[in-house]
Amino acid sequence: MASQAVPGAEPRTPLSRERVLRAAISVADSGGIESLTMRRLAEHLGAEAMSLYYHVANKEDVLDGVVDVIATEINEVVDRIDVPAEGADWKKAVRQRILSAREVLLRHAWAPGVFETRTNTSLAVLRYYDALLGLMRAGGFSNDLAHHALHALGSRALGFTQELFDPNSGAGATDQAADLAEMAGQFPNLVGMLAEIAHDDPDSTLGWCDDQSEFEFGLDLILDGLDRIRERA
Amino acid sequence: MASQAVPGAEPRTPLSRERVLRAAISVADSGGIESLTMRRLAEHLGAEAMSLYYHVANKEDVLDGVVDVIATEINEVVDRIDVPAEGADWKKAVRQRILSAREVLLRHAWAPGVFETRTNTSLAVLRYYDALLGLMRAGGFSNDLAHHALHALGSRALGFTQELFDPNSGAGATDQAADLAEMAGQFPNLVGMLAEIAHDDPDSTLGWCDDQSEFEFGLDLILDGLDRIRERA
DNA sequence: GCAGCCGCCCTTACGTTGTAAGTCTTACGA
DNA sequence: TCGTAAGACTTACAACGTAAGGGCGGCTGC
Repeated sequence: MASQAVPGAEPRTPLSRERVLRAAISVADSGGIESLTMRRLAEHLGAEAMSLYYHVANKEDVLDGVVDVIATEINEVVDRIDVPAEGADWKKAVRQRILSAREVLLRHAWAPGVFETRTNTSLAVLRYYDALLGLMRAGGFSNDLAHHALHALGSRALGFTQELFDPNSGAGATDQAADLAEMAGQFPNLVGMLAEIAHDDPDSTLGWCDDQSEFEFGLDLILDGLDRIRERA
Repeated sequence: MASQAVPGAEPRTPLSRERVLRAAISVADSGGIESLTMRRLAEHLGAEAMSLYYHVANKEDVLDGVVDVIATEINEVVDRIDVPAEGADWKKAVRQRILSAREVLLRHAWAPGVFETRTNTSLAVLRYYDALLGLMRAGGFSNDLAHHALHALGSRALGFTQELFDPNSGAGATDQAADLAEMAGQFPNLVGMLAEIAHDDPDSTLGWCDDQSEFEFGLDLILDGLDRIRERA
């Protein structure tokens, strides 16, 4: 009989790189990226910290792997949605791809920050870019313009933007009005703008912005600009 | 006589929040952001780590302060360059401001990463945004469009972009050609593009991109797009 | 059947980090 | 002259990543 275990002991599925990376994503999903430590990761797997090092080189390798797994998930999603007909609208296809990638990333709020810190580019990310490039080439982009396009999109190509400026943070909603009045002298344009935005959209709390529609606005701005350049060429 | 020191002992300029923050920037400039530890920072100041805590709350506070100092430096630079005449070209003014901010950030290569991790927005950054908004409003932007514009620009408004994709990294230049050939099957569009880019610009090593011109390309793409929307309104 | 080996996991331990808690020192006002 | 308090230092600790080595179980060669 194969592998008779001690009675009462759990079978204990063995560790593997795959399991470690999936557990890492799970830990980060539930506790944020700063809660992802080697010890906690091991605990999550019912193992000891040092046991992980048989399957991953170090913590950097874990983060690299996590990015690769998420990028693979993105590829699976975008591969499923569209095989655009030859000569179809490149803009529509690219837009849909990017918004689908964004949906995946929205499920892992901590992921953008990790993507940004990686210096080794994941193969899955390269595959994603390659497909995006293919859509643009098929849509009539020169290699040169497609290259510019990737840089212009930056992280937006993968579905996220770095917000430097989160009006939600800082003071809680309670005394935000008082803060606004206090800052009106220092930042007249900012305060005036926020007041009007809030007035136009009463559902929103002060300074609140719809991330999704802002993302789409910026994305369309860039895609439209690229399209105009493409037509002129 | 005031403050007679022990003979042979240095006068030792006292610590202050200002000095701590400036030293932090200096340490990060020379050794990268990961070399910025409280102990090293103290050593740089000729003091002990715990002495810093009299002047800053904790390390997060140091990073917040560093961002504020750099944003202040940016404000000083951009305030100096231009007070555009009423009705002048908003695009030119905004572009010049942003490129000047970029020059400051290029002197602190580690700074973008720190900016991105801050959740408390620095007052100096707010001041920068307020001035940028003022230029746009004077150029005929509605509050709504100016708001979209800030989001669309994102970190570009401060002069940097997050590159997710650095062709320089990975393999060294020596065996990069071999890697390319190997990857050609997997990433045909990417490899084809890089080959052509490299061919057109023989000075560049394979996969090398001119960050500055790519930044300006993306910036102009967004500014032109915004201008077109403004004209239609 | 058994000896050796090796893949896999664990134990122990170390250096580095941020920082809590308490102590010494020095300048100054009463 | 003597508190007193600001400002620097000393000591100490928990949490982190991870180096080094120990042990165990199943496979392979004889």
